Amino acid sequence: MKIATFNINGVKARIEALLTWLDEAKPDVALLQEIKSVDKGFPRELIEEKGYRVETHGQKSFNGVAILSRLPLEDVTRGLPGDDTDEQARWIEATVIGDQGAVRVCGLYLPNGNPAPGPKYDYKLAWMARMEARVRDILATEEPAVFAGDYNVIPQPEDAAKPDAWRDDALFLPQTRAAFRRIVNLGLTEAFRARNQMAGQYSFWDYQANSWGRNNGIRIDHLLLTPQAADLMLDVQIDREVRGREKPSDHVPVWIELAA
DNA sequence: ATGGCTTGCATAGCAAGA
Repeated sequence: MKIATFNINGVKARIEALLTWLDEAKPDVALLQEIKSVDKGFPRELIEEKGYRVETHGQKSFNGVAILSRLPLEDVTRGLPGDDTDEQARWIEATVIGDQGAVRVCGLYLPNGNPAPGPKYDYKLAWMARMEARVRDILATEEPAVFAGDYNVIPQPEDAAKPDAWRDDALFLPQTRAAFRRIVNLGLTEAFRARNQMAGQYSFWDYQANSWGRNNGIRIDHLLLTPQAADLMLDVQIDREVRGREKPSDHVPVWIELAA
């Protein structure tokens, strides 16, 4: 079972790039972030024509997450528990029925949090605390589960081309990285770092200042696995070349292959 | 660079992103 995460930065602006990537990467499951669309406006027919089921949790203009799956889905839920007043669409879950077993997938778009300090940063940290509680509950089920998405967290200096430039940024502040570590340390495996220790492996390059041409990137799109999912991991890769294409997102897909 | 692109939207300059 190939599971990918991809912040597409607007599904309508990115539909051609998305369809091209689906054709060649052929993920069984694609967790999308920043669809920037309400559920009704999502171009689901074009994706269903390729054999994918489509589950969206959209919102007007901003945020929005979705699950595309060639495998059956069960128990789809929308929204991160813990705050009934939160109207931002940043979390969606489903159980994927694979040939060799079921996997719970959680697609997430963690708040950016800038400027920090400030209310947006407070929201980011509160959101991460809510995610920690949700991860705890899912870990208790002892089932294979994957938490994948745009975390807006640079875990370590080697995950940025210019770490000094991010020192005061909400993506790299010590409090942000500590909150990320608290989640991982509940017992999750960060898929990419479990298999690859190299620096200079990025998943985002800013549109500005020729960041892509100068490889001035950061690694902020992650897949975290429960122990039962980590035991099934066969491969993990970043589809870096997608960033160099026509009308690209500023993020690229990251994916894992599971024996499930 | 208090923002060099890019997106979406009350379609004209903003807000938001990272």
